[in-house]
Parts: sequence; structure tokens; C-alpha cells
Amino acid sequence: MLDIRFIRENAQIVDEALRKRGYGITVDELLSLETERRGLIQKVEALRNRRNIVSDEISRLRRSGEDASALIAEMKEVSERIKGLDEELKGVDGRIRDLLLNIPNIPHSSVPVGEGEEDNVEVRRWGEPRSFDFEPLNHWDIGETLGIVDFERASRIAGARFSLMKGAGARLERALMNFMLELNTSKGYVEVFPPILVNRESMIGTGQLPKFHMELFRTMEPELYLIPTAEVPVTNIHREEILNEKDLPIYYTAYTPCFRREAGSYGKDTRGLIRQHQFNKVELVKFVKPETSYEELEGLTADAEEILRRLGLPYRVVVLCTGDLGFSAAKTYDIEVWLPGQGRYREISSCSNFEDYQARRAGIRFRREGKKGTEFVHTLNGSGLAIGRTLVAILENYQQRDGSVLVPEALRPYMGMDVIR
RNA sequence: GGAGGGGUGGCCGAGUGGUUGAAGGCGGCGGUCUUGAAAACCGCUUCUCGAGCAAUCGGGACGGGGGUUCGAAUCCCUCCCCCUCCGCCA
Repeated sequence: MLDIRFIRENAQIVDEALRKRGYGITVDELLSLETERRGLIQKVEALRNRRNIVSDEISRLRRSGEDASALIAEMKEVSERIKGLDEELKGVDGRIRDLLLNIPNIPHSSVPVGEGEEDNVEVRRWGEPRSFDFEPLNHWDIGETLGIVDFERASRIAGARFSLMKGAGARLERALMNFMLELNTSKGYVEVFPPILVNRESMIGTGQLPKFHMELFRTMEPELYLIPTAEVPVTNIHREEILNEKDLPIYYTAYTPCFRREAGSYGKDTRGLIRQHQFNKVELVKFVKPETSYEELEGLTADAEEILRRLGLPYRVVVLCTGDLGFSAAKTYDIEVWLPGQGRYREISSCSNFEDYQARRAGIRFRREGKKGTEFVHTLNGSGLAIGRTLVAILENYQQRDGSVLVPEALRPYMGMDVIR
């Protein structure tokens, strides 16, 4: 969330940011509540101060055996007033928090202004899409013909948007997971394997709740949420902590399954592995000092890109425009991989700098060496990479006329085979 | 799931309803001493909110929330977490 003091002093900047994102709200109501809040605080604190002074006085009188009943009577009334004001303040605080939790991050100045996907800006390309001397197939045709993915039985087991990987298909999921984790850890990311069910506070910390509850699977008794991305548990590793400056930056990488309701995407990518309720992903997460976070975003994106390069998969990088930017992000690069079966680039990684937005929600701070007080860290994360979509890209880019699929060089040690047939 | 025992500052650990933001210790920082270091000694060591240009002043925080009271770390209720034993279980 944003700093209420920042909003107070920069209302027009925040309103402008909301407008660029296509939000039809302003901070007017928030500001008047904030004024009300401060007025209440001043009133209630003056009364508390009075009560503290008089309580000491009462204590002294009682010790010396004098009568304090008049003061006690007065304080009884003061306490009642404090109680009333406290309740009022609590109500105002609650309303301010509700509003604050629903205001998105402010886009970085380098983010292009635009309304949607079509306004995202390509920043670079790598690799040449392969030219086929036959008609390239969709990954679901390739996968079903090879018998390595079974959609029909998956839907019997769980329903639409689930998949059952078999044989070399299951092996490929595992190979990709190991390949990615090993590459990431070799660069200094610490491997973690976190809970994939998390509590409400964690979902609020990274920004999925309260606004996007429709996207999440939830359990009852106890109320827990299935993670839509490892970003949630991994960023929350340091929730409510004060880190030491010398501990930063902290890099984590995590493999987890991810679960998404995909509410509102009916009819989109109904066939194949592109859009599933459950998918595997390896994630990269960073906790850094504010002054380095944009440099770190470039590094994070480069780390994700390297995975595609090593797999020989052509891709492009786009910077998301203000209208397409995620709720908590200040800047995001999407990496899109070339899919011959679709004849276009599709998102395979999303690398974002959240600046202090998540850190403020989650209470993740650090203390500078020799300085008083604390600051919020900057958090970043990106897929490195979405495993299901990487598998799709391999099937489509490495398919051969006879229906077999070559295994990319880098993956062969993990697959134990050169070709899937 | 059943029965008990606990949650206090970076850590360990005191704490009688009334100068206890909290003894003492450890750790950390600064200083004295020393050729240097150690030891010893001295001092300093939480976060947060509000007012103010500032110096500074005031409020709050002893797992979370509520209650009793003029006043709560201390009493009561409730939730969460940890530990031990029993049961169950991958």
C-alpha cells in the first residue's frame, strides 16, 4: 500500500496515477478521513495525558493516606470519554485501511502510459523463430499423439483446466524444475520450498487480498488460501521483520505448484496447457535496498531470460503499460516466448519491481548501518520460469515432421533422453 | 482430537495493579586504560503514532483482540502460536 503521508502531500500525483491505470477513483474521501483521524488522535491523546498525570497524583495521595475520591470521580468520566473517542478512531482507522488496501501502486516514471495489452512496448527480442518445412502442430496435438499429456482423464479426475502428465511428459516437468532451480541457485538465489497454503495476512501482504479474492482457491476450517504464485509465501518469509542492511540483498528461488481460479477468463485458452487451474512454476524473489531496485529488476529479468536462451527458445521482452500493470507493481517486464503452434509470442515470465508497496503492506523493513529508525525494503519477483508454458514452448519449437520432439541440449542430462517419441 | 505448561526488548531472564519502556545478564556501539590486543572500568543501546521549521513535547506497544479498574506486563474472557504427554497419522 501507499504511505498515507505521501498521499497527503502528493494527492495530485496519486490521482494522476490512478487515472493512468484506468481506476475511476480519487483520494478525496481518504484525505478527509485522514484529517478526521488526526483530529481524533489529538483529542484522545490530550485526555490520556491528563489521565496519566492524575493517576500518578492519585497514587501519591493514597500512599500518604489522603483522600483522592474527587480525582477518581473525575477520571472515571475522562476514561469514559477516552473510550468513546477510541471507538470512533477505530472506525475511522478501519475505513482508511480499507481504502488504502484498494489503491494500487504508482507506476514508475519509465512505464509507458496506455490502456491495455496492445499498448505494451517491446524492448528487445532474442532468437529467430524457426521456419518449418511442414505445418507445425499445437502442443496439445503433439502431447496427445506422444501420449505424454492426457486432458480427457484429467478432467474426469478434477475437471476442466487440469492436466495429467505421463511418462516423458511428467519427466519433462521434473527436468525443467531441476534445470531451472540449479541454474538459479548457481547465481546466488537461495532455494526454498515454502507452504503452498497460506493465511489471509500473507495474501494481504503481497496484494492478492482483499481486492482479488475471486482469483483464489480457498479452504475452509481453517480458512487458508492456495497460492496463485510462490511470490506470496516467499515474499512473506520476512513479513513483520526488521532486516539488517548487511543482509541485503536477499535472493530466493522456489519451485511450487500454483493455483488460480481463472474466473473471468472463460473461453480463453480453453484447450491445452497454457491456462490451467494448477500449474508448476519456479519463482525468483528479491529483497533489496530502495536505491538498487531498478538495477535489480534488470538483473532479475536477465536471469529469467537466460533460462530461455539456454533452452534455445526465441522470446521477446515487453514493458507493461500503465493500464496493463499489475495492482502491486510499479514496473513490470513480461517475457514472451515464441509458440509456432499459435504463431505468436505468449507470456512465460513476468518480472516486477514492487518498490516498497508490498513491504509496507507486509511490514518488511531494514535498518541502515549506524542510522536510527527503519526503512521499508523494496521487493521484486519474477517467474524463472512458468514450467507448464516452458514445456509447451519446447514441444512446439522442437517438434519434428515425424511427430517426435527433440530435447534441448541443456535439458538432456535431466531428461536422460535426446528425443521424445 | 484429549490433558497439561508456556508466550516479556537482538538473545537469555526478573517482574508486588500505581515513575517499569520495563531489574539483571549476554550481545552490539562509543570511550578510558594499553606499544597493540585482551581484561577491567564508564557511557549508550526498541519500534511506532501525533504536534512542531527545529530543539523538543505528548500518546501507544510486554503474542493479537476485548473486559474489569481512577490506573493493567500484572486480574478476567477470547483467539493465535510454541512446548510436553496420550490418541491418530504420511
